[in-house]
Amino acid sequence: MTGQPLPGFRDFFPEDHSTLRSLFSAWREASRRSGFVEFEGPELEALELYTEKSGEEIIGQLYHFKDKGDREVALRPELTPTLARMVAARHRNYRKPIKWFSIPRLFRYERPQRGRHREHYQWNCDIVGEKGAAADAELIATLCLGLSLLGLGPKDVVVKVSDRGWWDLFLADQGVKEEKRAEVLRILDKLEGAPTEEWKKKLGALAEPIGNALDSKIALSEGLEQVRQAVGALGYADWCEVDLRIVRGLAYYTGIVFEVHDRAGKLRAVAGGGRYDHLLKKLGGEDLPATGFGMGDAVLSELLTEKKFLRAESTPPAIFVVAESAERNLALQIAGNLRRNGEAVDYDPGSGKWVKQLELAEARGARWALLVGREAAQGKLLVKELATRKQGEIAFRKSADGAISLEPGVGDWAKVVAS
RNA sequence: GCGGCCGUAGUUCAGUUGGUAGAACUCCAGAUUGUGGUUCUGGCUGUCGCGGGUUCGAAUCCCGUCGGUCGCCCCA
Repeated sequence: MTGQPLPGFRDFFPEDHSTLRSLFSAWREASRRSGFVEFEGPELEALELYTEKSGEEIIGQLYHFKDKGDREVALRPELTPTLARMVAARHRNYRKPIKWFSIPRLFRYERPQRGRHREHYQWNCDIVGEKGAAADAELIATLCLGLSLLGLGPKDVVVKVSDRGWWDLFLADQGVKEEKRAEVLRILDKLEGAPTEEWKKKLGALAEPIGNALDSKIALSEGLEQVRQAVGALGYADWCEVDLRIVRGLAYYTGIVFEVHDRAGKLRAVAGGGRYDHLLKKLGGEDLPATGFGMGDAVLSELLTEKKFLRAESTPPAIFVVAESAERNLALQIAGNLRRNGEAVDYDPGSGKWVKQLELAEARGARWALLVGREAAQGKLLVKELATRKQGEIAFRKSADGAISLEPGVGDWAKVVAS
């Protein structure tokens, strides 16, 4: 069997693509309403843009190769390095805070599995140049708005918020050296539930103090408190929970971090993000505080499918022109005119019979069929509403310049058909 | 990188203890060349994922490989 996509890559047939578009619409709308502006960068970047940040070991997970100019290049696995590059190049042209969003297609060379392919689309929102936790709250609110536009609510998902800064202080207090803290957090990221023997094995003496810290609800850091207030005021208090165990795998996060999970806890994280205040400088740019999140299409689609919230964004033609073969030329003229006037118009380009043309009109999902037949000799056309099977008569007139006007116009066809 | 399950027409699948392939739907063409969601008729397509092995003979058994899927590792 030929014609399969490469492993981990997906074909989007029109019906699949329309559901993808409905995700994009929600993402764009939430971004727009929240004051983010869209940007885009190259899909292909220099390999070193990624190894600089994460070291050589990331190469194994990258889709990389040598181009014809002998450059080591990689398909972008994430957008942040590109964002950092672009911000570094022109951030003086933009008043802070910078609020940018993008919907990049990202790539990873990894084993495909549920909710995870070698390619996916990811909604990214970032705020650069604002170090206060209010910026983190703003991102969380934008994220929630996006999810709500897709029909999801606090009953379906939960935003788990944590604070890496708090962990830094806590671990320092426990005498954990700076270079060992990331490792402890990584272990923590894997553990679930209450302290167990497994905790002790992996965390040693830290198991008990960490367990106690997780239990106490009063341990809210200043940052978490600010986020709680701002997110509450923005209207998303019931979407969020403090969960200190969320620490995110990546080493570069510095402050507030968060993840979105389905309430049932069956799927991978739907979205994740947090503050990365030193990353831009590390990538060779300006020392600007930054925070952001990413939400992939794969897990989100699974969740929406499960909830039956997935909607297709279909765009059928409004009008399908059906023509008798003798009137074909006139039909084309009418179609062209309607299109220039802003209508979505389709017709059967083959030499289809009357019946076939009507069938195609139906299959295309058009609302109206405009029948161009023998009545045309008297300056008349028939308009048919396909769903109701009702039809009426309208008139057309050709002017000297070739323009064709219909009487009544498309907006009033419903009346013609009803009478 | 490791393990479980799977791989048959465009699609969803059936194929009985191994005897060289079927259904439904879709699509295309028709049912006295102007009215479509029903009905009827006819038609198209498969190297049964690929390669090798066992056998007189394999879609069916064995091995390998590629791909899919689920999980582990890892992470966005």
